[in-house]
Amino acid sequence: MNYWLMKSEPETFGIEHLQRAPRHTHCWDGVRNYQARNYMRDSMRIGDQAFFYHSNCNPPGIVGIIEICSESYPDYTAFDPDSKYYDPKSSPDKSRWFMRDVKFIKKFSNIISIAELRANKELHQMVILKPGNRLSITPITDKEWQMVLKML
DNA sequence: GCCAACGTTGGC
DNA sequence: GCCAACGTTGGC
Repeated sequence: MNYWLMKSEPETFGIEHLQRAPRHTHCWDGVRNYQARNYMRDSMRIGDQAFFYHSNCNPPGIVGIIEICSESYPDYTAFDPDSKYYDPKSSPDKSRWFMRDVKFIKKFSNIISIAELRANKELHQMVILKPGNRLSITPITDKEWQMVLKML
């Protein structure tokens, strides 16, 4: 089992959206970066868990835990000209982008802010804390996973 | 296949 | 809203 960190803007799709979704489950659409796509398409496994990270908000940080609950399948928002995720170079025949379904597991009573993550010396290797990193999906080591949970 | 221009991300 | 750091695009 692998661990991940998945970013989303709370105004677009926050952890409350997932919590309220039918069966606590929703697709994770809109990934338009090849590395993040490869993680999602090739590296994730059903049952992997991920931190849900709220970005572009105040404060940004980890707000809960979700679980990967489907295999990867074509991200159909790329086929829809009206979608903000539309990509004319992706087609149902030959999809460029993929997604998976994720399930709400838990919302933390307090956010673990990026400032707190940065202040934790044990987490200096976390991909998301490295300068200039913008990947929306990043792997988390077992050690990092445990350490973050200790910060609750 | 180089690389300049452009668009996006996201913390601050 | 600023802007640095990236990724992508497309002319050549």
